[in-house]
Amino acid sequence: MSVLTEMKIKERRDRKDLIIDAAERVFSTRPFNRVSMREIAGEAGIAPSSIYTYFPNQEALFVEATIRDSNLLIEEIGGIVEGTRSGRPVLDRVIDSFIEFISRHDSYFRMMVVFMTIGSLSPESLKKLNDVVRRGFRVFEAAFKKMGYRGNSRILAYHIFAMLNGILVTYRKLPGRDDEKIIAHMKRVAKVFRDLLQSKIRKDRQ
Amino acid sequence: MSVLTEMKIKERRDRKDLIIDAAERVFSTRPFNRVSMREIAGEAGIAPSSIYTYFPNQEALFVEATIRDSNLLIEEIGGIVEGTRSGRPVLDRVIDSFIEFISRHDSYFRMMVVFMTIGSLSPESLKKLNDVVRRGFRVFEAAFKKMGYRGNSRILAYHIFAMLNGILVTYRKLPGRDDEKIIAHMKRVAKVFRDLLQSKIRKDRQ
DNA sequence: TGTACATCAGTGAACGCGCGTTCACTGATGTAC
DNA sequence: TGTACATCAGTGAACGCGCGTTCACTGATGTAC
Repeated sequence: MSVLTEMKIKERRDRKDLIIDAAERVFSTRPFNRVSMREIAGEAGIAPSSIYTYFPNQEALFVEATIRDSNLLIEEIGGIVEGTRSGRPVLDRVIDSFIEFISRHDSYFRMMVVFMTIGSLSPESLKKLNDVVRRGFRVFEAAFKKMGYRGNSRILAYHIFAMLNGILVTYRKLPGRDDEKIIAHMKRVAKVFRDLLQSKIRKDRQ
Repeated sequence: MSVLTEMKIKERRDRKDLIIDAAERVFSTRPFNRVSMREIAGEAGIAPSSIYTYFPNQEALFVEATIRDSNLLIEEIGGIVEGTRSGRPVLDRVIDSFIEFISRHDSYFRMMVVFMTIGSLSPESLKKLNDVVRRGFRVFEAAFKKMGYRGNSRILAYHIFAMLNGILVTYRKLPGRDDEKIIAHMKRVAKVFRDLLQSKIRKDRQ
C-alpha cells in the first residue's frame, strides 16, 4: 500500500514536470504575457483542462516552474561550494556557474524578473518564492564562509547577487552577438567585479 | 500661420503628456499586464477611443512614456555632468541622482525592465528605445571623460550601468523598509562598488 | 475466474469576461464670401 | 455682420477575439466478493 502511494506520488510529480517542461518551452518562444494555458497544454499534448488536475491555477504553475529551476540552480551551486576544500577560492566557479545557468534557462530568468519586479502574487506564492530566494542566499553565504571571509557574509552575498543580476540584465541581449560570446563577456565583466570584491575581502580580513 | 501651427503642435504635445501622466498613474497601481486602455482613459478623463487620436496603439503609448521619462533622466544627469568642473569627482552625484530618479519613477523602471527582458516590440519601438539607451550611455561616458579617465569610457559606463541595474533590481523591494531607507541603502551599496571602480580607475590612470 | 461497483485522470464544450481597436457620428471651432 | 461649409478632436457603441477556468461526462484501472 505504501509502495503504491509512493508510486502515485512519483507519477504525479512526473506529470507535473512534463507540464512545467512544456510551459518553459512555450515561455521561451513568446513574451511571458502571451503564454496561455491552451498553448502549454498543446505543447504538453494534453487538454487545457487537464492542467488543472495538477495545478490550481496559472500562477501556481508559473511559480512551481520557477521554484523547480531555482532548486536546480541552488543544487548546482551548493554542490560546487561543498565540493571545494576549505580556504580554496570558490567564488569564480560559483559566478561562472550562475551566469551559465541563467543564460541557459532564459525562461527561468524572465519569470524571476517578472515576479521580482512586476508581479502581484498571492501570499502563498510570495512565501514560496521568498523561501527559495532565502535558500539561495544561504548558499552564497556558505561560499564566502568557506573562503575564510570573516566579515558579514550576508551583505557580501547580496552584493554578489546584485552584481550578477545587473550583469545579466544589462548584457543578456547584446545585439549581434551569439550566446556563447555573450556568456563569455558576462563572465569577464563579472571577473572585474570579483577582483574588486576580492581585494575588499582581503582588506577586511586584515 | 506658423504661430498657429506651433500652438497646435504644443497643444498636441500637452494632450499626449496628459495621457502619459494618466498611464503612469495607473501603471503604478497595477502590474503592467493588467493596465488597460480603458483604465488609462478613465484616469485621464477621456474616452478610450480618444487615446487613438494621439497614439496609434498601446505599445506606442507605453514606449513614448518610457522615452519621455528617459529624456528626463538623461537631462538630469547630463545637467550634473555639465555643471561639474573638469577633473572634479562627478560619479557620486550621478549615481545618487540615478538611484533617486529610478526609485521615484517606479512605473518607468518597470516599463524599462519589461522592454529590456520580456517584451517583443515592433522594430520602430525597438529603434526608438535603443536610441534613447545609447544617448544615456553617452552621458555616463561624458562623466568619466570629465573625471579624467583615459581608459575605455564606454566599457566603464556599461559596468556602472550594470551595477546600478543590479542594485535597483535586487534592493528595490526589501520587505519591511520604507522608500527612504531603501534609497539610502542602495546609495550605500552603490558607493562600495564606486570605491572599487574608482580605485580601478586610479590604477588604470597610472 | 467473473461480475458489479468505485475511483479518478483526462476530456471537450462552454461560460463569462475584459481586452485592444474601429467607426460612424457629433458638435465646437475656424474659414470664405 | 451673417450664413454656409470644412475641419477635426472627441465620443460611445460595437466588434471580434482569446483568455482562465469550470463542469458534466468518459473510460480505463483497481477493488470486493
